[in-house]
Amino acid sequence: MKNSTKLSDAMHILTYIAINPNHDLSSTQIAQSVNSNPVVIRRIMSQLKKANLLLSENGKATPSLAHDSHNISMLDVYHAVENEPTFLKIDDQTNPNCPIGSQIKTVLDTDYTSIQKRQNKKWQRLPLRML
Amino acid sequence: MKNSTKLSDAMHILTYIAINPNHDLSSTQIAQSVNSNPVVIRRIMSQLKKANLLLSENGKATPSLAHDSHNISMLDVYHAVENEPTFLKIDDQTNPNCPIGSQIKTVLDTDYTSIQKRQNKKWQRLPLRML
DNA sequence: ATACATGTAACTATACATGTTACAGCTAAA
DNA sequence: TTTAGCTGTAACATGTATAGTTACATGTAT
Repeated sequence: MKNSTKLSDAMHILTYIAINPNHDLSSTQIAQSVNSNPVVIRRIMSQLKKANLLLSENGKATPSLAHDSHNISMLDVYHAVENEPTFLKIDDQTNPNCPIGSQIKTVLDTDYTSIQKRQNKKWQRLPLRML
Repeated sequence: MKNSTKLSDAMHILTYIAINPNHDLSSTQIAQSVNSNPVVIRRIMSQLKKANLLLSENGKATPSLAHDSHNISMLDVYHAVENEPTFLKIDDQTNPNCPIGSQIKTVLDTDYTSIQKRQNKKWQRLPLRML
């Protein structure tokens, strides 16, 4: 898989909406700021909507944050736009007949979870201090 | 975000070598444990060697850890096998003529770096407690 | 009605991980 | 020194996810 800019772009979109509540908030306009495509923007916005981070209505270019910006963390946004539950993917195709192949998954899963759990506390809020 | 099992497999390889110093350590043998291909194993081992985490010699199936296992962290391994300096990739194609498009990179980079810096302290050592 | 918006399906291009074949070159043992 | 088996690496195939794009059904508002 590729390195995705979805999180980066999603943060961009939310920040744009938070900062410009009275400007043109059409996907076309936001796409110009992100330097991307309106459909790409709407696709990301759709994911943010499903995660209850964003409110929007069909036909109306008036999206808004579903919560106060201080109550939206980057981790929330990450989970909204990335499918993987963690950053780190375990190879689950290892050989079950090998002592190491059979145990490495469990061991690494413990490590990954541990890392992830501590990590989750550290995520920043929306970068609205650029205001 | 990347969807690679390289880190997982690299940890597997290093653990295999650390645990089985007297067994058959050919790439073919390790590949059976990982349930992969000898070339894939050698490819990862080549990266570990370049990062000075692994010692190996052409023609000899006797790889060994370059350091005591307690001095090899999963973060070391991550950096050895993944090119990206961080987990999180910033969209650097945003519109420089838009106030937000031009600033979002700097702001997110600050956040990402902050997250990453705290994160780096938390990585586990090689999972040799499976012994 | 008309213009413009969202929501979403479908297709394409691209990038990267992984699998595989092939082979040059090294090692060790007969 | 011949031989078997190994490493190191290039080259190519394949699978999959991102991102860009076109198209269109549907909603909004004047």
